[in-house]
Amino acid sequence: MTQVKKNNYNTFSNSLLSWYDINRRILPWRAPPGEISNPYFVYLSEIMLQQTLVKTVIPYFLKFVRKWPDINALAKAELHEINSYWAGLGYYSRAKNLHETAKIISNKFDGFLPTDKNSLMALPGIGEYTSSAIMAIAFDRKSNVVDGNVERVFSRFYAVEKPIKESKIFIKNIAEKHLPDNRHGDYAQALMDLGSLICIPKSPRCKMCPLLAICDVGGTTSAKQYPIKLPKKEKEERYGLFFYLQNKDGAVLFETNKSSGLLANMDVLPSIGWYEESNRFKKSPKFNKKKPNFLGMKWKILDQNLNHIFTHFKLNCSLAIATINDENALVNDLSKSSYRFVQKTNINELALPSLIKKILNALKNNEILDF
DNA sequence: AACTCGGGGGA
DNA sequence: TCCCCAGAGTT
Repeated sequence: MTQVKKNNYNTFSNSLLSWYDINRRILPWRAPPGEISNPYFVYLSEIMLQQTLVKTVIPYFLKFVRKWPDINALAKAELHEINSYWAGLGYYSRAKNLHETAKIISNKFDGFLPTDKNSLMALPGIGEYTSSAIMAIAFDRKSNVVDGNVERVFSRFYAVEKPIKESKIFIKNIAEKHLPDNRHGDYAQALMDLGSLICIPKSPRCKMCPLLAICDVGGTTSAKQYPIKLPKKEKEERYGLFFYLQNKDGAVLFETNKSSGLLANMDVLPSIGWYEESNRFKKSPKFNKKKPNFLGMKWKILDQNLNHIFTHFKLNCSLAIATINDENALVNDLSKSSYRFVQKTNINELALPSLIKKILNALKNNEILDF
């Protein structure tokens, strides 16, 4: 990589801020030019934006602030209701940590976010990046805000020849040197807007970039190859069998996941564990695809399968359906778990991850079931 | 240091 | 189809 450019730090930040003044995105949590940020909006948005696109977050953010206009309101909510609003956004530990932190801020800090980085870092769900972002955006404090966008921008600006994993420290030190001495919040957001609008992952729009003249790779065909990519791991496949049981009133059996692991605290259809093809019969006696052993019911196995992609594996879902007339026969099974029948009109109040929504929707479209 | 934890936008 | 997104917590 090239030597750090000397005396270009002011050129960098001035060019970036001038560009931002004209091209800044209008976002529901972002204060208009010259106005003070709402720290609750900044905090809530930063949690939602962790590994999540702005476009995806906007409707969730609007739903949340309409339902819980301030942090004290959020602190008083039930976790399950927060999860039902969060459903579909993913990384559900964020919702739990959001609630925990809201309660701490409401009860111990009189409803005000701490204004120092270390106190913010001590709160559940707030780490290195998010604490820095809140310091800069909510409190306009000088703060090195480095996310995936910023890493991409600097990896191109300095033609960093190593993958992010190996160059993280270098890039963070570089970013630190570029920080201006004023407009800290605007600068942090300008860098991210640049990464989102101009210095985008696949086909960077170098011709429109305010930093084109001083960027190491700006305008070249090699710009898009930065940051250097690592070879990807192959995604494994797992198999699951989900049970859709209606009682005589048409209510559907759901359970609530335990508070750790995948889809923690979310409402799901009962299923066996999810196993690799070769292990599913050995590991779960329930998983006999022709005659699954679950709640002692006779199940109809649907021909239609359905795939769902998680970060680390692909889940192949089979579906089993049944109707029960006398659910009292299940009382012993149901009392030992979080199983419960839910009326169809109340299903929309559940905290359903996208996987389960997808399954319910497929069943509905199958028109086998009386929705 | 490596792994876990969702879901979807966009090309 | 594949990449990657305003990352944090756990092991």
